[in-house]
Amino acid sequence: MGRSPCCDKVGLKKGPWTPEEDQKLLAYIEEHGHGSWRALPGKAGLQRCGKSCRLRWTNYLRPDIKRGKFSLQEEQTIIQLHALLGNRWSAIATHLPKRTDNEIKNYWNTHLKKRLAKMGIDPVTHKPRCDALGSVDGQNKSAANLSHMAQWESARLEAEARLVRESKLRSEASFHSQSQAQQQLGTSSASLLSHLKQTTPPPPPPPLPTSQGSVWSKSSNGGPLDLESPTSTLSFSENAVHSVVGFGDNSTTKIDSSEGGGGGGDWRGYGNGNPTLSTSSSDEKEEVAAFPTADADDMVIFPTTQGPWSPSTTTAKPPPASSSCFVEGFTDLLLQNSDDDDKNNNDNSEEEEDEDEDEDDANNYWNNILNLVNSSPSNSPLF
DNA sequence: AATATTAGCAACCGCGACCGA
DNA sequence: TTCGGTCGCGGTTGCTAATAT
Repeated sequence: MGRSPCCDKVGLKKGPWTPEEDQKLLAYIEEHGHGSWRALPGKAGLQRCGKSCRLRWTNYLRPDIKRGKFSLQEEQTIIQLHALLGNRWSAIATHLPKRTDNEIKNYWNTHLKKRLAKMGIDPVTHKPRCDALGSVDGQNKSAANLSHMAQWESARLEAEARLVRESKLRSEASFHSQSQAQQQLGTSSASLLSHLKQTTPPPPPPPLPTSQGSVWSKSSNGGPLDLESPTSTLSFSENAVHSVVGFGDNSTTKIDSSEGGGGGGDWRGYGNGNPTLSTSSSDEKEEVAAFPTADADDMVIFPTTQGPWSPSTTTAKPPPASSSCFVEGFTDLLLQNSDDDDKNNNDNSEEEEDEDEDEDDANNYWNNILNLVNSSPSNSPLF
């Protein structure tokens, strides 16, 4: 089928939005919702195409957008998720509440990518460039590791999205009244979360102990709602029931066995995307690695496209602890090198103090990388 | 002070996926 | 099943501000 033009471009304005246009769009959406983007410009009295309106709203006017400097935690999350997901900005944005995919994309292209390149790390593969260190066995391992984890994550995200959609369809009617009430409390995502708990029988918990409840617990001010990204097709909070998260600073990855694994041994191999989320501090005992040990035979490499995710569709076990440790340490090391950029930012003195301390560590970056890689077990299914 | 270069970011473009008729 | 409409995503462009020369 041919692609239809997004709009009749004759007479439509392009380029930067004026405050008046912003006001019109804002007022209209606040009163009516956006509805059909295609029809919106006419109704709102804007000489713009619907696409432009949607973009303006999504990336700029939306009231739940957080603007300004990215925190270290956010940077860390972006790097981690990019290592796993690649340029899937919308998926990354899902885990960075109040940040748009466009903003994340821009930040990556203007800051993080350069930083990695400066460090001799390929921003695409997140592995050291060959010309930087030469060929090292561990590098091959890390490349394979990241590649496999990306496959895991890609498949899992798709499955989660599918699961959420199906759950929504199954019980939308019965859910409606409850959802409305809870949305009034500003916890629409929480309602969906509880809804999923009600309608989706929890599969057996992952075969891991846990020392703490879900890491994706409510933030102090917003709860799961904060995790939503309206621009994303995958509402993260909807999946938080069975999340395993956290390899941010001072956090370790865990599985929330109390909530069960909605995705069938579901796990999350990526970071704590929200600085406001509760994280497990490094001094906590009994912290559990995200990925239980698995033999190579148990590892299933997912195709990029696949059918519905269910416990029966895969016998895969999550990657071993060493893998998460690798990524965790890898990203932490990356962030140690964020000093260069952050030195120019004086609005966060506390962070800068820590960064100064980390500066020396950055000098040992490559040694640490190699140590991490070499410490990974050779029988890891990811290697 | 003037000019050139670079960085940052908002917005556009094209494609593919989804959905309903 | 096909087709057209719509939407969202990711890549890219182009403008503006900041910095360097």
